[in-house]
Amino acid sequence: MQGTEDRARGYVEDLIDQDDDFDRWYVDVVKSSELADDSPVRGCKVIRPYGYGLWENMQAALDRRFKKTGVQNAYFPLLIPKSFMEKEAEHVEGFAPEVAWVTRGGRNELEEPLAIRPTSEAMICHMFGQWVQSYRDLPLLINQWCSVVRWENRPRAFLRTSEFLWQEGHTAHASADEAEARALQMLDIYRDFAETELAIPVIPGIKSESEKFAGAVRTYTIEAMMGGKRWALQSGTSHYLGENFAKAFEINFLDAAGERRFAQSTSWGLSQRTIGAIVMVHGDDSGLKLPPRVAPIQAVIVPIWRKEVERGPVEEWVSRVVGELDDVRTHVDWRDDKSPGWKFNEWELRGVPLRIEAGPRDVQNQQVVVVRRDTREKQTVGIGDLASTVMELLETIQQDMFTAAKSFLSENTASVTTLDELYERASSNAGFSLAGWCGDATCETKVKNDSRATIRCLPFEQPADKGACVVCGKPATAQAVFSRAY
RNA sequence: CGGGGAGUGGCGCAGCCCGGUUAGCGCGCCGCGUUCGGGACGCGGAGGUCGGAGGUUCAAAUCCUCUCUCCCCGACCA
Repeated sequence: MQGTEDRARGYVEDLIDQDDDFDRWYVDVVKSSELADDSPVRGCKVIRPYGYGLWENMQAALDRRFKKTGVQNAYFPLLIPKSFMEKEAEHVEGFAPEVAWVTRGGRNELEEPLAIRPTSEAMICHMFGQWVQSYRDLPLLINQWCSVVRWENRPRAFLRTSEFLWQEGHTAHASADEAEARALQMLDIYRDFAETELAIPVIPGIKSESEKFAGAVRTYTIEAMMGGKRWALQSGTSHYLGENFAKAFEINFLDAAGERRFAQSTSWGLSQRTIGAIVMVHGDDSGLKLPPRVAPIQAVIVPIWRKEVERGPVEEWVSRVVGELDDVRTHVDWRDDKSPGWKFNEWELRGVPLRIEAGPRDVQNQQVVVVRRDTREKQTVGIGDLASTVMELLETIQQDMFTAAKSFLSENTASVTTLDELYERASSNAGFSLAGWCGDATCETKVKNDSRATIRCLPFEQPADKGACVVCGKPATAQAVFSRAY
């Protein structure tokens, strides 16, 4: 530790260092930055305004992308009849352990229990069945923003909570090719969203049979590497469901040739857990570091004044500064019971990308001091250049954060050819391991049991020579990303 | 769901083993004054019944039982 030096540079005092205890750091930073707080209900957290503001910006960026591809938003009931949940065999089995049930309504025991949705395939596919008669009714492209409940045994803020916010998209198509293409299209939207808006590089790929969604034919995923322990976080999934749900919920139609056929469906979801990814990918010992594009506050303005007589001119100057920054999400910290130094540290903890200091000196020189959160680099900027400089800086920070995260991902990813290497990397939290896999679940399970590392995905990008299975030595059908995961 | 740790003013903790004065400390909070360009200081002040319920006892933060919540490890899990 370099306590004294760090303090002089403005590090947050009461936050544990990432290297000392990453899990503790995560819990502390989520709480002290006011993203979220504990609630009295086991496994449920409160998302505070700062965290919710972040989510709203993420929502907006995703929603825009969905709508560009013709998807419309709708809303379906929270409660799903038990018999509906049971229509798709694999689906019930997969979700049974984590479904919460409503068995009473008012004073009466219900005849049929209602599931609190853990996901809405059952409800939405049923409705699709009502709406689809002809190939002319297809495709059906629907998304809903909502919360779902999964009875989690081991909660973690944002990453795994009993109730969580997400979006779930559901589509129905006339052909398998079109449905498959839609599933891939939505995964690519997630990839683009993560990389462009969140500055989080991801590995897109396909899940192994054992890791795929209950009821899906194929599950596609984007996997990101968290800081600290370098574990993986599944950050968005898209499923090609084939005819499985269409058969269970009778989504059928007459095609142009007059033949009755089942629809092909997809579903895809991204949840608030990506907020956890932002925290863990970008955060440092001083706290959060939010990507400018989704940061609730992009530039915080800290006015500085000593004597009351100085306050007037500073106030005027600050309103001029704010006026220049019309296109930037700003906040002015007028609190007069905190010293500037205290404020600097707090806004760093909360991850605001830019800090703008405006004091008597600046009024005098018609300038402000602009400081980057990511590099702590300071510069004085004249009022005339302020707007353009701030816009440029925000973009630069966004890019630099992405570049840094990308280097971290590649520096901590390595190809391995032996089980010893794989296990050594898993046990030492070395990051992702790329290794050949024969496709056999036995080999996958062995690695999981021995090392706790799982196959996160089979990346779309595959080398020409896939090598041999790291477990059994047979020819590999693909290179797989092995890692422990949150 | 199994194992471990923890719950004491808003936050962080001490006290608990070996029950016994008005339950302490630091930070924060409120008031006044001096301060303010990297976590300022002085003086004054408010605030807790010890997670909850039950029990033992003349007496419980402290001992016993049950229970709730949080954190970690595991099982389980898009």
